[in-house]
Amino acid sequence: MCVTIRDVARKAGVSIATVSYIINDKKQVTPETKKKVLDTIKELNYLPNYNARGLAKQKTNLIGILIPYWNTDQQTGIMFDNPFYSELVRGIERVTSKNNYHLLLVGSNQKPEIIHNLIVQRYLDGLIVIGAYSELLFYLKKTDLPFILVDSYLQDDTVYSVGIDDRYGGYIATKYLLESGHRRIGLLTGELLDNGVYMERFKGYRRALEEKGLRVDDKNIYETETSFRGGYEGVDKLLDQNNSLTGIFSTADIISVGVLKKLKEMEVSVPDDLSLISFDDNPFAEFLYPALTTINQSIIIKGSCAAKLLMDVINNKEIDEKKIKLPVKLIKRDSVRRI
Amino acid sequence: MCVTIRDVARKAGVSIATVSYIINDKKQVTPETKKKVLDTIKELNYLPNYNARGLAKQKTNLIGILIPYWNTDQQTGIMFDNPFYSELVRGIERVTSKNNYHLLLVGSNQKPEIIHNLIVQRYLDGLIVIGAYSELLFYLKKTDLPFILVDSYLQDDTVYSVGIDDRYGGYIATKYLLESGHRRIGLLTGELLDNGVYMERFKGYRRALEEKGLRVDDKNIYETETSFRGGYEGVDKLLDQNNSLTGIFSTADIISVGVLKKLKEMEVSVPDDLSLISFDDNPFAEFLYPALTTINQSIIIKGSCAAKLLMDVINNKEIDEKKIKLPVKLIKRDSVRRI
DNA sequence: AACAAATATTTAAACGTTTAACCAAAAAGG
DNA sequence: CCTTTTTGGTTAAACGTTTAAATATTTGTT
Repeated sequence: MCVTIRDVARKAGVSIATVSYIINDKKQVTPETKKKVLDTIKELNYLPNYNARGLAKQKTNLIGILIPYWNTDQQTGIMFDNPFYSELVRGIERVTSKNNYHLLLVGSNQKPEIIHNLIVQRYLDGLIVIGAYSELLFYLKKTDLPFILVDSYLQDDTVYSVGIDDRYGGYIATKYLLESGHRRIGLLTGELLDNGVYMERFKGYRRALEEKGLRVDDKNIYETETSFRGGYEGVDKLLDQNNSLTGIFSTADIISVGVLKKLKEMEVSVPDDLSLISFDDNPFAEFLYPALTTINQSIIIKGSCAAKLLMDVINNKEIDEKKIKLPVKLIKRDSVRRI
Repeated sequence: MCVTIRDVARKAGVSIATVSYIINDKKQVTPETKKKVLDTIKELNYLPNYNARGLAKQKTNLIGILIPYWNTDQQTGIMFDNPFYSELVRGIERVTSKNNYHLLLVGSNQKPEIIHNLIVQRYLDGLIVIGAYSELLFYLKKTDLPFILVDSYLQDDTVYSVGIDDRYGGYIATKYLLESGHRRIGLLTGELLDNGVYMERFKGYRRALEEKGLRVDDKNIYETETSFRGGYEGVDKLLDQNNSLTGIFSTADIISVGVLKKLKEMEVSVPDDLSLISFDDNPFAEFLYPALTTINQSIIIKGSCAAKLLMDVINNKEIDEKKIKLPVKLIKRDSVRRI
């Protein structure tokens, strides 16, 4: 049905091995045969079949992306941190497509068993894992498959990973609030898991406070769902715990959206009555009212870094840094007031 | 390296053909051999290799998703209608994974040539195309590959597609504004392409007006980029064209975010000074302030419908409707005022 | 000119499946 | 009890590549 290497060989009057060597640039051939073959390839519009190639080479040029779907709202099926993942994928795609790799998409909340099946059945060349959980990591490490962890703080130095400096981000966010004169600073955060980004951001918050000689107070902290709703409902609870707060560090822009909405309903003005600093600098952060003062991270760069790293690992390149930490910076907009 | 069908056959004491027939459920075998083979499969943890299978069967259980990246901001690389696509993919994944298909992700703004390569090199079983352009459609039709168009109004009845009733959505949105007493209704819309959803929404807008005996006035319409910024800058321009508007129909929630922000800066209150109705009912629509009155579409269902349809086409099932139009409904929230 | 060395090309096996065609044994028909 | 049919299983070719090993051709050396 499709044109095969055999067709090319026949038409060019050479053996299929020659054609193969030429397209893989593996052995010397006389310039004339090379030209002849290349011409017929073009003429017949020949494209090597990846299935066959994968079989023969044990290399498929296929890499898997594991994306967590667990943040999906169970009732509505709506994903929360949505924009985040798409951008990440986009960043990944940008470099993989340049290197002739294709992307296979899978939900990473699947059991390791499912992931395992995928890997062996499809002969993946590598994996980019977003939001790994320890059981999955445990499995992957037994494998000899190259993989990159994105945004994971699973304690394992033997493993490649890329992320941002969440702790420093939390630190400068809180510090900015402190420098603006705030002392009673609340933390509205996503789930504080041991290996999660929110824990790191919290640690930054804590450090900033402690540097100022302030103590972290439990009643200034509320843990909520990383979602619009989580922010909407959470800020209420947080304020219940301590209504003398003058500033809030919300550890995700997504949360901040809900916060802003609730505060408007409560007629507390941001930043006049209450300052809000956020994290992520999602595309919409600038377009909220007030525009969010927030910690910027480039998700797309995170994606492309991860992909680049994976390509290097696959190609056995020398890697100088197993763990890449991308920088983070404070974006001052309108949601924080000096007092 | 991996365990193959040969290993299973040897251990079970049968030929590889028998094993193959059993796992494909293709021929009668005695219950005992079946059990014996199935047991060894489990014991050895055998999983058939999709590359080899794809080669032999000319069927890969791989389907491609073409996602448009053209809405990406050229400077920042940030995607606009982001949340939208992720949800769509999620909906697709939900059904394909159940049917043992895997998803290959590609940018659909690629030239048909790239898509072509992908199809023949990977032997895809089918394609879900989001935001097709006519050149691509032209190419795909020459192919005998099953494909489903999502959100496309390319005029072609021979082709499978799923979308929502954009025109009706535009109609009820506008009608609601009319029923609320508005007469000077602006349209702030994404690019009005012949085959695009925004054109359809516009047609709904027009019909509603005409039913009321009102004429569409060019100075009430402004075409802008489908993005936060597009809304932010667009609403200004629209109001410049006609500052006596009492209501605006913004054809995408994404646009509305920017609109809301700009209006707040201009100190025009929504809905007191100006009513706003929107389209999409993105997850955040409810959490803006004011909460958006908008036209709801279930993107995740759109995705799963497309996938289901594709599965049916691939399996040569009888299809009664080539074009699926999902319903749309008005969600009344706080951004429209009766006058 | 003869031989060795280097270079260019081909042959054939392998990758892990599926499946048409074939065969043996058991069941059914007369 | 012999022949036909059915059932259960095997053999071997095919899918489209790669690649080690073998072979043929050219180039270089003496």
